[in-house]
Amino acid sequence: MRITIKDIARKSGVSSSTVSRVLTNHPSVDPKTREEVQKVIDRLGYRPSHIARGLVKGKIDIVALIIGDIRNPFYAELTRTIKEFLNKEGYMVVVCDSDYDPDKEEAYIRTADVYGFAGIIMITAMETETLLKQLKTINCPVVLLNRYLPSIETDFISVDNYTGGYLAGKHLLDLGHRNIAILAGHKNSSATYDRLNGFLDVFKQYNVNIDKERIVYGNLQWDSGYNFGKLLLNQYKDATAVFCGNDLMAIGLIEALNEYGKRVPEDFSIVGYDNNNIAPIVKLTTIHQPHLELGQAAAEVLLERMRGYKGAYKRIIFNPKLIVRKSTVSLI
Amino acid sequence: MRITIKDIARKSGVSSSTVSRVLTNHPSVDPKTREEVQKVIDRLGYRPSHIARGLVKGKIDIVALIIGDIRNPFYAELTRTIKEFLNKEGYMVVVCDSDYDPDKEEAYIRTADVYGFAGIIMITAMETETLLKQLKTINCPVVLLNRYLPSIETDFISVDNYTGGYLAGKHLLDLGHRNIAILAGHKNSSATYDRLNGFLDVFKQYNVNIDKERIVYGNLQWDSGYNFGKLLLNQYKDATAVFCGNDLMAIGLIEALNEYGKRVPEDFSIVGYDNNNIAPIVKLTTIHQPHLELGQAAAEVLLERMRGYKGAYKRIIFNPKLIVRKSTVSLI
DNA sequence: TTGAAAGCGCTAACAT
DNA sequence: ATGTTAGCGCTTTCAA
Repeated sequence: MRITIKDIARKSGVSSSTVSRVLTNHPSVDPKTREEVQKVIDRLGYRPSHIARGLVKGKIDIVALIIGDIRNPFYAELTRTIKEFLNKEGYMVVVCDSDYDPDKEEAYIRTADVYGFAGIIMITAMETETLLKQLKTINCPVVLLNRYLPSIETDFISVDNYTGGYLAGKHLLDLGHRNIAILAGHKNSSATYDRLNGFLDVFKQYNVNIDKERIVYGNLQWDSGYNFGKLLLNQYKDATAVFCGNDLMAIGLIEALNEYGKRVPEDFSIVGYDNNNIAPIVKLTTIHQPHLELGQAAAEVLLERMRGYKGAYKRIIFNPKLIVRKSTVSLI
Repeated sequence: MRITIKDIARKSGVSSSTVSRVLTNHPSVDPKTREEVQKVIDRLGYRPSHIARGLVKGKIDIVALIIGDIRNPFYAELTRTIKEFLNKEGYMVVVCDSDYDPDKEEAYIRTADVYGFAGIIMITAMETETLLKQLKTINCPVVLLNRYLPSIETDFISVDNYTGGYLAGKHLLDLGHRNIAILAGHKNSSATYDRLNGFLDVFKQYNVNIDKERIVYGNLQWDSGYNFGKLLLNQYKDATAVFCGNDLMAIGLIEALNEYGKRVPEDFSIVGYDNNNIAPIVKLTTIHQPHLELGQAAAEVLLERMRGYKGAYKRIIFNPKLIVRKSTVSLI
């Protein structure tokens, strides 16, 4: 049924190798022959099989994008940017939700390999050694997003998490807040760690102490923030501000506080992280991560690698930015 | 480098066909042989190449999911559900954003075909004839989501759009609203058409006239709603309520109204459509589309087809539900 | 510049 | 129950 290279060869009176050459833009084809063959291709609407081509090359033009959860608007934006770029370059992208679970992530990497995907972009949930070991067994380039791995042996694109935390902390301090609670991201994540350090460091600079008890780790989902609301009101009711590991949790927290009759920012100032597209709607003060640039850079670097670039591994770091909206207020 | 079926065959002293048989769970393999071979497979960590298998079968275990825009939370939820189901069944999914553009959509369908994907799930943006023609040329099953095509020749899963519009209209009428404006979805979309008809029909039943001029078509994006705000305040300022084609536009509209110093619901009642996950956050009254059931059903039906089911085409319709929140208020 | 032939890794008749 | 063989649709040496 399917039109194959042989059909084109027969109809245009050349061998299939010649057809293959015009298909792949090989230089040594007589212009006339090329034209003839192309005409037949167009007339029959022939399109080469990616699978057959893939078998020869050992790779298929598909990229796996491994993220936490597509329902998180930040990832949706990122996905969109990456997809748009790679589609244009002739790659399809398979989106994989790890749910921040190293096991799922590992499974997806393995899958990408057995499917013969051409590349992987991932925001890893994994700890160092396991991932590094696995990366060595993979037959395609991998670009890491926003999670740092010491002794990294792959390209790495990120937003400066330390500075992000620092900006958030400084903002709250400048507004006069001294009693703070923190709903951080996943423990053991370098992003969480770096943001926390940046945040804590400004507090040290201002000689303000933060009780370690007031640092709680969430799962980056809405309900994590929502549930933190109860804790906040029971245990840390003297707090005047909360720094959240992402916007989704911040929004969940605000919702819970509202339900308990508390107001933001009058009763609590809240700072989020990501600047996802809900943040402007709910007027959330947050740290903007340039998702557009992030995605673009990741896609570009991966593309380069897939095209055979063998140079040293890159490390590209973007700057975060504080976006002040109406969820924070001055105490002074 | 790669471990192939031949390596397994050699190491376990059988032919590669036998190995292939244990791989595919073919019944006629001696239990002992099977065990031996499996042991070697496990020991070497061998995983068959999907591409090679694909070349033989003419299909690869990947599904294309064609949606409007992954940044729309409704699609993100849907995508998530479908992906989760199909991943479990051994399929990967490629997400394609059509941007509601028939040309892009057509390109993606074509791409799915040349990549040898096993199936397609789509929320089509296309008009009837073009799509129907293209569907005939495609070598894999297609499931249509939420857009009706007359003389449909494929499986079709939807939420009853007419009833959705009806519920929205009835709600506003019951609250006493008589001066309404409508920011509908894309023109020429059956979803838009059906919702509009349901909405207009209740108004007829109540003997309330709606000026056709007050029906505007948007693009389902946030800014479409935002821009409609200006129009509303300039041209239709006597309106007391607006029915929007989706939540994203409703949220954009509310934002614009707030910026112009108007309040929702005090100055305008707004009804959205989808019940996406921002809707509860902004307290939007809306029509719930059961995305979970929708995605689940689509994935199930497609799976059945991919597994060879040849029965008559199915048509599954779910019921929408009115969710009343704080963006609508009684005039009485 | 072109064609013949081998081979990518697997499955599926067909034989035994 | 197992092995032999052909072939899926393409690319790529190697020769001519």
